[in-house]
Amino acid sequence: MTQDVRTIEQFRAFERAQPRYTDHEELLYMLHELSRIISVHFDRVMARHHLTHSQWWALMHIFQHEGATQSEIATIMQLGRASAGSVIERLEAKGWVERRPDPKDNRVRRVYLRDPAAPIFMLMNEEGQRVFKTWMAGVGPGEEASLIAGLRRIKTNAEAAG
Amino acid sequence: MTQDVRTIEQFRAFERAQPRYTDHEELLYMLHELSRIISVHFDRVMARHHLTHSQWWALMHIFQHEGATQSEIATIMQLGRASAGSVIERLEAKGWVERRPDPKDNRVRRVYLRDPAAPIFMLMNEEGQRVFKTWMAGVGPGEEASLIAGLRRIKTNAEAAG
DNA sequence: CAGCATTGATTTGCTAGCATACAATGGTAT
DNA sequence: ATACCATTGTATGCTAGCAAATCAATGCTG
Repeated sequence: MTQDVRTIEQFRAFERAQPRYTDHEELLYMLHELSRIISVHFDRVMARHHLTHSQWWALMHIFQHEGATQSEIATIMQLGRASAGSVIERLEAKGWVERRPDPKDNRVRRVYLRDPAAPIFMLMNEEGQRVFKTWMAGVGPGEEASLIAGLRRIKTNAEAAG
Repeated sequence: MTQDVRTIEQFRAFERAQPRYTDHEELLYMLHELSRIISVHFDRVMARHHLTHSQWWALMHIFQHEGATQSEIATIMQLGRASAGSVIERLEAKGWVERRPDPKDNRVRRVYLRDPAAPIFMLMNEEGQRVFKTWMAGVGPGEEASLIAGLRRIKTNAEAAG
């Protein structure tokens, strides 16, 4: 079935002889890099406020679903429960968030924002708009829409494939 | 200058009163998610061969730049030296790669592939093609090119902004 | 209502990234 | 030559993911 290739040199020959998928590769590569550029940028900008990009994302989602359980937040953020839990724990340590027990179910802890987070949200808001303007410069609305559509299709395909 | 917002409720009001950037947000959100979907997929598929997506990337780059120093590989992969070093170290522990001292400069260690990696490259090749076909289903070549162009523009903007 | 399955959250152990700091080596300018 | 600076690789400490196991509380079912 699969060709027997035992040395790196053999693989180099094999690889040279087959058609390339350079565009596909380039697209994946770009996604990979862009994603890290985004992370690093937000990490750097917000470092002085002791906020990471991950905590930024978490705060945004908590803002939109205040009172949700940790598991719900994990689902919404497409994270494992453990990962979500530890981000929330750090946010709580910083006094931006609090976990309150659910009165009806002693297993769950619901997450609420605390007022000390308000200035952080102002900062995120400002920086978010600044970033949008800078990064999207020269990308027209139609172009942006088709970008989103294309990415969503890939995402759907990937999710469907399991 | 910046409005004084001291409570979450005040921020909610402030946020409601301003124009939204839902498309921009959606695009960033999508990039974030897609990137993790990619990582998780490759991690899962290759887990049985004890290969992570990060190691996959590293092997690809080493393949294309055999004999490079660790710093060079870090630069190519847009990684910090430390991160690149630890990935390479793991690859070496698995016997897929070896680090040889440079005869002229005792500081540098150059990275070479070892033959036991050959079957891994075959697997990566197969799985890569399978993934490309699945994920890009229904995305025409023109569409793909404009996706790449759009992402590249955003990447350039982001890099230019520092 | 007793036993078992399910669910929420946490713990542990691994990989991976960043930033920073450091030792050793190499290069350069005086 | 030697004193200073740059570069390479590594070490350390932090955040962040995943997976798998665990614990407690709840829900379901016979």
